[in-house]
Formats: sequence, structure tokens, C-alpha cells
Amino acid sequence: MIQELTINKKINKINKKELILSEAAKLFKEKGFGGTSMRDLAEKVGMEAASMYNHIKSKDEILELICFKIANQYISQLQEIENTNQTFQEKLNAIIGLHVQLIIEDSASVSVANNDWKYLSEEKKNQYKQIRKSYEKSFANIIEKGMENGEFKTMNVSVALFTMLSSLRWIELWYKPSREITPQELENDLKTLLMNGLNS
Amino acid sequence: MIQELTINKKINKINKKELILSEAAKLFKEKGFGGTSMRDLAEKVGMEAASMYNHIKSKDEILELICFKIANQYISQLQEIENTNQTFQEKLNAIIGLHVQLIIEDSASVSVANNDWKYLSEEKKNQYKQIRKSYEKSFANIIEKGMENGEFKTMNVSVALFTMLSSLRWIELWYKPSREITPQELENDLKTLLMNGLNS
DNA sequence: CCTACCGATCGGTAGG
DNA sequence: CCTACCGATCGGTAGG
Repeated sequence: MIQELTINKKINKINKKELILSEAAKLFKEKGFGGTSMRDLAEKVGMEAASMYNHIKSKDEILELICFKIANQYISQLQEIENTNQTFQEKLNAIIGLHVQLIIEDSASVSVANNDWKYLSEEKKNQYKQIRKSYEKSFANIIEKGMENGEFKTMNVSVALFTMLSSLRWIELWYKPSREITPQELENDLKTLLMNGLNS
Repeated sequence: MIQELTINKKINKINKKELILSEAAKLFKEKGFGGTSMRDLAEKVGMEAASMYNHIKSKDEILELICFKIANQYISQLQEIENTNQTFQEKLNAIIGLHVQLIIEDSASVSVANNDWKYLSEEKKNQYKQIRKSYEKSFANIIEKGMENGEFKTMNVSVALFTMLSSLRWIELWYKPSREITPQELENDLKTLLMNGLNS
């Protein structure tokens, strides 16, 4: 009985922490990290600001947890794509699919990771930038190899890389399930546009 | 003599205001509107926080001036492009050039307009959103006409629009005069990539 | 999980 | 343009 109660409490605590994190992601996306107070957040969660400190260490910790959860998802999924035997075109298509998928799964957290990482503590910010850099390097490597290979046009690799990355970032700001376009159509149009251009 | 002194004072005041606005744009870009205090800004400008209120009305006014200055530049230049007799391909190329140019001219202010407009007062925010919407509508119209025309591939217009807009936005985060690419090369690669795609 | 409260910092004003 | 200062709000803690 006592054991059961302890377990329930633990589950409850985990759920409350998850609730805090998901409400925080939504608020940070809407109002920014600096524009969101712990009192704003407490109201959404349904408790007093002081009470949240039983579940989380600090406002900074919330930001860290959101940013690194997303960063790790991108990194691990990109590694899987890298390790396949696909052509570079196919790999790039898979990366486009990955971005669309992660955004549709949790657009608020992706938004926070993309926009509010700069409010991380100096130490965590450096860690985050390093992870992001390694992601960009792997991505750039696929583009570069595809250019050497003749699969892609030869141009400045950074321009190609960041054009693709940014094209995959606006989705998070724009996509809502209510749009009259399915995730699949979105993905297809993006692939067409980026790989073959707008000109007919 | 008295007249001359008054004029000099006025010029001085305008310059100080310009200085405040340009330093503010740099700080807002770096640390965000909420992350920048009037005391941070005062230090950069070289006076006490209280003294800045002789030149500006409020922190909010600084944000407004920056955002609407940029918005108006985009709007007026887009109108010029619309009123030419170019093909839709040429118009789109001109828009790409416009974005590159404005970013290179004043990347800090463009960055603030793009990222911190959400901290405008409710009234100004609505105004800003309306201007932006009208910009997007004109832009979308060019894309749509080009599709009907057969110049462009047929696809979801919003996807094409926002992919282009976002591709033109990362430049502000990335471009520094120190990059080993000229603005002209940047512009050319962007045009190639967006209009003809990465595939060779 | 709450009440009560802390020190710090914020944007901004008064008065000179 | 500065000193001195205001009320409000912030993230967070103590104690229960």
C-alpha cells in the first residue's frame, strides 16, 4: 500500500513536470523566454509559482530540458540517415522529411529550441551551439558530397545548407493542423521546390 | 549666434537619437528586446539610463521606430518592383535582390523587425501584422500569377511563398562582411537555388 | 502545494 | 545630462 502510494506520487510528479515543460514550451513560443514569467506559467499549469519549484529546479532548467530534448532528437535521427546506403538526393529528401515530422510532433518545443536557445546559461549555450554545429556539419557534408558526385549543382555549400535549414524552420511558425494542406503534401512541395526549383 | 546654437543642439539631438536606435538594434538582435535593459543600452550609448529619456519616449518607442522603418522600406520597394513590366521570374529575382540589399544595409534592424515585433504594444503589433500581411499578399500574388502563366511549377502558393521568405531571412543571421562570399555571389546562388533547385 | 516574503532589477519620473 | 528615487515585477526561498 505504502509502496503503491509512493509510486503514484512519483508518476504524478513526472506528469506534473511534463505538464510544466509542455505549457512552458507553448508560452515561450508565444511570448519568448524573457517575456514569460513563472507566474504566467504557474497559471497555465494550475498552481502557484512557488509550487512549481517542487517539480523543477529553475526557469533556466526548463529551457535547458526543452532545448536539449529537441537537439538530441535531431542529432540521433540525422545519424540514422547518414548510415544508410542511399544516394545524397535520397538522404536530403529524408532530412526534409525528418524536419517536417519533428515539427508536426512538437512544434512548440522545436520553436523554443530554435529561438530561445540564446537565453541558456553561458555553459549550456556553448554546449548547445556545439551540438548544432555538428548537426550543420553533417548536413553540409551530405550536400558537399552530392556536389562532388554530380548529383547536385555546384554552389556555395553554406548558402545551400542555410537555405535548406531556414526553409525547414518557417514550417514551425506556419503549420497548424487546421491548414488546408496535409503534412504529406507539405513535404512533397518542399522537396520539389528545394531540389528542382520554382521555375517550370 | 543663438540660432546657430539651437540648430546645433537639434542636430546633436537627432544624432543621439540615431545613435540610441542603432545601438538598440544591435543589442536587441543579440539579446532580444526583453533581454536588453535600458541600462545595458545606456552603457553602449555612453550616458545614464535616465538621460536617454530626453531623446526617446520609452523603450517601446525604440522598438516601434525600428520595426516600422524596416517594414516601410520593404513595402515601398516591393511596390516599385510590382509596377514594372518584367516577367514574374524577373520580379521574383528582383525581390530576392531587395532582401539581400536591405539586410546588407542594416542587418541589425532587419533582425529586430523579424524577431522582436511580437513585443510591440497590442495596437502597434496589429498595425505591423497588417503591413506584413499586405507584403506577403503582394509577394504571393506574383508567385500565383507566374504559376497560372506557366512560368512557375504549380504547387501550394503558401509553401512557395514562405520557403522563399524564410530563405531570405537566414541571411540576416549569417551574413557578415567577413564571409568569403560577396553579396553578389550570395544573391546569385540564392536565385539559382530557389528558381532552379539544388539537383543538377 | 500554499502563504508570505526576499533582494534584485526593471522602466520610468522628478528635480535640478 | 545626472542623482536620487519610485512602484511594479521578477525568480526564487522559508516554513509549514
